[in-house]
Amino acid sequence: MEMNEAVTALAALAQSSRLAIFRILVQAGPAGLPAGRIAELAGIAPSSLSFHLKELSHAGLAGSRQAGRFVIYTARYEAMNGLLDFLTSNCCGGNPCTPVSKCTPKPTRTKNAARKEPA
Amino acid sequence: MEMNEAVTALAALAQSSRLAIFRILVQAGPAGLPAGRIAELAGIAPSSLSFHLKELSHAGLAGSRQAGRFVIYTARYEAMNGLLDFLTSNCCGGNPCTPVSKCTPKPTRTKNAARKEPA
DNA sequence: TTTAAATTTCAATAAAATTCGAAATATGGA
DNA sequence: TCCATATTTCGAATTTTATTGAAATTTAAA
Repeated sequence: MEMNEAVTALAALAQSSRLAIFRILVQAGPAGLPAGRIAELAGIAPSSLSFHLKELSHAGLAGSRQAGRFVIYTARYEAMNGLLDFLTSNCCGGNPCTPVSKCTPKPTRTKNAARKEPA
Repeated sequence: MEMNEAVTALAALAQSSRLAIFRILVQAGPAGLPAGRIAELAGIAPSSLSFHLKELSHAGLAGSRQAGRFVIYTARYEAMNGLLDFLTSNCCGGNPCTPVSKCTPKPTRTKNAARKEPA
């Protein structure tokens, strides 16, 4: 990851609504959540949510897939790991710092897993 | 670390001048660098640097100490580690994700180590 | 005490981001 | 087809942020 990517990713997370959204997605795991549910959990208007999700997606931190009428959003763990690596890379001018390890969820089978989301 | 602290820290890093400054400090290690040198390396005006360093300090990501006429700034690794932990905490809804390990520099003896900084 | 160097504060300006209602767009079901 | 639901786009008001020159402040050396 390079500087500009990192700034974009950090800027995407540096806002309370968006950080809340991202944390919700991270905790939701690979299965993700439909937009409406996220808006509900985060307590923001749908149009605001859409704005923020676009920001997160553009930064590579969130992905989406269509499932019926719903759009399911998920955290992109690789991007998060890339950011963590960037922040700690070449730490301390070459001193022996423990490298950051990755967050690698087991991909719980998501095939057709969201045909009909709960209310 | 809680939500608001994390937002503050992320916001401090989510700006190219400041991220550059922070990376410079991280790579400089516990010995740190005088403000003037940082401005030089980052290529920004002293008054801009001061503004950004204040932002980083306020977020807990940088510390400073006086050394003669110089003010030496250092990265605060604990704060960075706290942020990394926050971002990955409770990842994947309790799935077995590897926890993030810390960046812990060996404190190279800094006693009186910066009485006179180089030009 | 004067002088010089390093850093910070101040003021003003310019640029960008956040919010949400209303309207537009998609998607599936009756 | 027609309707209801889910999400996105657009527009406008408000707030926040970044930038730098000039002036003020701090510290040490002459």
